[in-house]
Amino acid sequence: MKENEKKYGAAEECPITLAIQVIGGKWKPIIIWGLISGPKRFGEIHRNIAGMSLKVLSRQLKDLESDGIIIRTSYGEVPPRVEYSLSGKGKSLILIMESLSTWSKENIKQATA
Amino acid sequence: MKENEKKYGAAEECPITLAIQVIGGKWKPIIIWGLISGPKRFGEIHRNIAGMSLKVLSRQLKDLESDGIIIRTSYGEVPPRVEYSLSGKGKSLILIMESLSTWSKENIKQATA
DNA sequence: TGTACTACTGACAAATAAGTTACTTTTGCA
DNA sequence: TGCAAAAGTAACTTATTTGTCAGTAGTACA
Repeated sequence: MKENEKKYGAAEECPITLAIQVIGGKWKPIIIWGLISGPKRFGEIHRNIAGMSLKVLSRQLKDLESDGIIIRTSYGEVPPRVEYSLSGKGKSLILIMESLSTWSKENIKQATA
Repeated sequence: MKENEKKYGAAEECPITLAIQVIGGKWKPIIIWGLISGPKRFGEIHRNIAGMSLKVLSRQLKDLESDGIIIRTSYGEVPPRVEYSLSGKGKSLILIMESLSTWSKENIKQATA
């Protein structure tokens, strides 16, 4: 079967859908964006993002880590200190996210406050 | 307040999150992708995408239309004939979607069948 | 002994998204 | 008379995501 004769395929096979599963979700882009400037601690990320609960942050960090986008570093201290940073794979997303952001600002009317 | 001093902001203000709301969703990328080659009829889109229900297609087309990504053209015939095509805004997404697709193929292990 | 610090986790509820099945509309054709 | 075509919609059910609230662990300090 030649490439251009294929059906577009089911959602599970669509690379774009897969990518959006990884970087999509209500808070993930904001989390990634915040890590561009360097590693951050859990509480620091939480404080920087208004309205996101601890539970959700914890979950999304875990997802991002298991997808290889971010790296979790735990220093065995007490009280605990854990830092999150972008992996190479995560950094490779920055350009795409920037174009997505530009496109969005040009084409989507942001909600007015 | 200077740009780089801002908090990353709530999800509703994040341009990337907004963009993903528009092109995300289980089937939207596939729908958009399928329209790149030209206008398609409702039933044609449905037949081309395995596993997506009519209901969901109908809803996503409506969303994409109201976000200005696609254009719905109804020819007043019986039986009905309706065509969907990419708008300028929709076409402006193609490059971004291609880079997302490339990134995905390079960085996400696709589910093995 | 009691409280603070930090980074979580568990049980559960609420909100969204996706999926299923049956039904509608209008006109031509057998 | 009654079915076929095409493009949907209505009423639900199910699944997935988010969000809430309380609780845990280990050490320092008053």
